[in-house]
Amino acid sequence: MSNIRDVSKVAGVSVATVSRALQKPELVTEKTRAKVAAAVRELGYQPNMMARNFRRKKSFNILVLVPDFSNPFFSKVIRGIQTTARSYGYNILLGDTQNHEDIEEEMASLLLSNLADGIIQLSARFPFEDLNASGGRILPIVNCCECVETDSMPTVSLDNVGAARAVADHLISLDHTSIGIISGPPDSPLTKSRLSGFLSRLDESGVSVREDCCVDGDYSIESGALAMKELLRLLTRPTAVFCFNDEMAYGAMQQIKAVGLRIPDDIALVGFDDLPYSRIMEPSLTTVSQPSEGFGPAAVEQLLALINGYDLPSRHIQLSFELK
Amino acid sequence: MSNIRDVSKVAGVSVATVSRALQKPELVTEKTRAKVAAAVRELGYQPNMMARNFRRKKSFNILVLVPDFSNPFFSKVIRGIQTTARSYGYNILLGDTQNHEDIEEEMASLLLSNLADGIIQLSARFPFEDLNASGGRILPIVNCCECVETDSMPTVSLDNVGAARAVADHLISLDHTSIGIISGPPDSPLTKSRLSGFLSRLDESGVSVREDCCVDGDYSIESGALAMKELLRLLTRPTAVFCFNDEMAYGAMQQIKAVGLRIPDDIALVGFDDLPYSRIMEPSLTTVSQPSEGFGPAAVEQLLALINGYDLPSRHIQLSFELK
DNA sequence: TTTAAGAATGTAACCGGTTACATAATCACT
DNA sequence: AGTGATTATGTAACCGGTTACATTCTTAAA
Repeated sequence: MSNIRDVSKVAGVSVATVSRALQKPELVTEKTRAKVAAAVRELGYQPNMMARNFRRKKSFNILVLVPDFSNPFFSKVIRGIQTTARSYGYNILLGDTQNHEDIEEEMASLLLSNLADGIIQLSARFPFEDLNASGGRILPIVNCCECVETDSMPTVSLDNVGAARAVADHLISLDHTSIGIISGPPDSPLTKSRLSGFLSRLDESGVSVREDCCVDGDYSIESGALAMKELLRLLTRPTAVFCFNDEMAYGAMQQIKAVGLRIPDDIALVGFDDLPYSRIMEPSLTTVSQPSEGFGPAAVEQLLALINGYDLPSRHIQLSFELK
Repeated sequence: MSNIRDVSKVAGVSVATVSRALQKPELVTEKTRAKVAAAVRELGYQPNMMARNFRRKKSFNILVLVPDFSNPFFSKVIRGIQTTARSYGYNILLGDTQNHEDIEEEMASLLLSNLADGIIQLSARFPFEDLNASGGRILPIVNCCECVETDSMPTVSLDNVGAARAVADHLISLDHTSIGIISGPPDSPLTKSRLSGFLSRLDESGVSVREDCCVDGDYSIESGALAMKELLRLLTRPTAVFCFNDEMAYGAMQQIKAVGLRIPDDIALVGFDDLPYSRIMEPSLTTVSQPSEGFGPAAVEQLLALINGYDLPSRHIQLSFELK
């Protein structure tokens, strides 16, 4: 592999000139540029980006931490991140944490070892609480999709409270009064905001949700199935169930059909995310559609502002939903 | 941020000793190791991996090129890649090419600019045909999942021919004689091998497939729906349809139901991939299950062999399927 | 006690770029 | 032609580690 010095020899100029001819062509004569270009072509020279990034003290990598990226919703978001990042010359380092805290922390430390310039965190945990390597300085981390309530880092999230209220609205308009919930892990902020939005709206209409009609899931298909099994065992079972994501709704659907009940006649089902598969299911699942392409670009913008130290109008972006 | 020289000063030893204490502790006295450890702790020193990788001339990154990673099958494979790669100290650079050749090429050039040590290519194109930057040397690229027929790079693939034969077997055993195919892009190797396996087995049983019963898709849900629409328009429509992946089968399913036909009574449907959603659909989709967790580890092993220049028993891994 | 081998540490070059600063070349204008 | 300003190029330090080689310190055998 040839390096910049080889090129400088062939072109008959100094290394600095080669560097400039390639990086800031306007600083160099047309003639020189041509000589350098010729030498580059002759040698098949490719600049060593590792060397450049090292010298510039920037990796041009963004680390994306995903709790589970086989969930199509996250894949969509990541695609948005990647596209936007690329347009700014950044690459994506993938960090599928599989919901494992120690993997998350280990990966997050790539930031501290200079392998990434920033982190986009797709789940609501600040990865440096223990590490507290922050040492006062603000680490370039952006929280996206599932966000913590904090001002210590920028967030990009859906109006979860509003969305859950809309779901409640919908069920109320259909005259449901016995309503079940298949929620996420109770300590997750996502769960909390969806829960509070949903319950508050129901409350306003004088509908209450029985304790035993609330089951926790973990956003997986299996957990949805399990939760629904429990709900089906109840003496007076709900006539409508709000699942906090589509995958759990799929699991629920499966169980409802398995016992011979009909959707939505016997039990109405509402999901969240609007995965493409939800349009295929029989019947088509009612679900909250998130603008999954919107998260990535917003998160990248926030992160770059943090990395490059400039300000944006707002550090907390809230995207809007649509009930489908 | 402190660097190794700061540490060496605080610890009262040379930089070389610090480096050794951290990298090869066995080369250093217990006492020195302790002094260095103390200094590291005091300063909160984190080695600069960019500097290290630069010096070592290795990025410890693997670039994964995916045609469309919102397809859950690929996500699973990538998860396997990531897990295995991590266990060898490698990180994953994500390259969602969105089936775009120029994005693919642009991303692949990260290899030449030293930002990645190797590529795992999840679609069947050799990204350096034009670039031919290879210049004789073997580039560390492994083809995975959808593979080209070549000996110029290692491959990890499913026995697609066998799987397609098994599907044919299955349909024959159900006495189908009018069979349709929703295939992939005709020039793709994946399509070719599935097609040839399927047709050859049918042929052996004296069943032929009418020209107009073969429709090309592009592995998306929409294309499956479109293709099925075409098949449904036929005067004598097939009684069974083999879709080359599950997503297209979903699209097909939707159309079949839309015209009021029943699966499998009126039309039997077979898919490929065994996505989790296929178990939820009504009726559950018959499909070829791929060991999606198997691809990643095998591909990484192959790639590391290439990168580190050692030999493996075989450079062409074939995984086996299961009809579900 | 001497001495040679082996272990621990130090010195400094090096990886391949970038860029501050110095110098040389060009240009515009008297 | 002479001068100053501007532009183009060159020189060399630098980024933060690693590691070959040199040097010093131990240890054990003669």
